[in-house]
Amino acid sequence: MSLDHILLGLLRTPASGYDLKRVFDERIHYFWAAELSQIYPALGRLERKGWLRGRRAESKRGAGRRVYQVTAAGHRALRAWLESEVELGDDRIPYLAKLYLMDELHSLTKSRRFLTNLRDKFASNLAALEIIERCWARDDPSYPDSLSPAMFHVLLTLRNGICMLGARVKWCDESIRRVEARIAKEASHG
Amino acid sequence: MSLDHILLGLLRTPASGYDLKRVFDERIHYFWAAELSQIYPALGRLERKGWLRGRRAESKRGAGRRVYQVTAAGHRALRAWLESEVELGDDRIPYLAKLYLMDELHSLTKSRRFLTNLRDKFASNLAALEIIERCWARDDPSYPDSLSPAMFHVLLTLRNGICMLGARVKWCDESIRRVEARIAKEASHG
DNA sequence: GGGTGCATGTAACTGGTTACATGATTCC
DNA sequence: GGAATCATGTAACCAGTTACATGCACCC
Repeated sequence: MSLDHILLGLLRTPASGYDLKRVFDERIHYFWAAELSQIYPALGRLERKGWLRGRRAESKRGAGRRVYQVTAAGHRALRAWLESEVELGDDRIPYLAKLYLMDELHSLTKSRRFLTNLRDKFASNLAALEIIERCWARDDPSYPDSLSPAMFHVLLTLRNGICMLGARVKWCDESIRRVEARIAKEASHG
Repeated sequence: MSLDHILLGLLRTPASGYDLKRVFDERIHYFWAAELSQIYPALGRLERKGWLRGRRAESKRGAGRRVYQVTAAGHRALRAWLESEVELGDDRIPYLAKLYLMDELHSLTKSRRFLTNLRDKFASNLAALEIIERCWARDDPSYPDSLSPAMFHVLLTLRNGICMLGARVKWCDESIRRVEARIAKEASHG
């Protein structure tokens, strides 16, 4: 299971379930999501397997925390997963499902609205990732050469997010042009 | 639920569960997958809701078939879904999760192998979609202007598949270059 | 008689979401 | 006193996968 191995990887630096949730939301959300209700049972399961070790810790505010860290056995499991077959993952893309069937609405202007709406969302997600990339570059004059091995791999995934969102925006633009060409054709000889 | 509405959309032309499975595998797989064990219960559920009507039909080979078609109520439900809020879907991309954590292997050559392997898979998926597009263009001299409204929307989703896979291949190439630059740097100044 | 393709389904399981429950501490 | 944040968890549900079960018909 991917989630378990992602947790193993993240817990090379100790953290609590609550901390991990923030890591998902802040740094990983563009390729993986996880809820607290999924993280806590996973941590328990991994500890029972001997892949994590948990210990009590203080917290400034609120109740005591439980901080986990990967064990030697956990490291081995992580490495085995990293060396296992590439998994492409399966695409289930609701907006493509809608667009595929959208002739049902008999309205190219509705299709266009759908696409412009989609474009806006992709463009704003893209802008958010580009800001992250620019911050990295700004905070570090020799970027990206100076990156640690860990951050270098993180950079590659960030670049993936940027490339994919850029491609989605481009595809929306191409599609909007095609729709508008058809609208124009309809109007002229319709 | 998206699957139910996709079935509604596909069943504007009558088909059996078995037929639908082939449609998913042949025409829709690049943005949605479905197993027979998921399709059959869905058809029953939609019929009970009054969104589909099923009837017995003959089949040349093997047992009798059950062929479904969308009802007027089903059409209304489909249109309501098509006009509902855009859903972006959530990304869970196992290969990015692996790459994100791959510094654990302390081996840029392993990272490079991972990326070239990934590139090959994307490139061959891309080639398959490009063949479909070329067939469309070849079989129809006035492509894409001549497309029916339904096929025009299908074209847009096919173009999405092609654009996204092209972007993935490009990202792999960019990433491989970055990895190789780091390998070279490591080798030169040790 | 055996393999392949057509055809329909059920059962058990997995991974993930939503809703709920609890409680401490800090800031206003 | 109340909202926000820190913090941990459980229960019910939902969507999807894998494995299993059945049976006809056609071709070799």
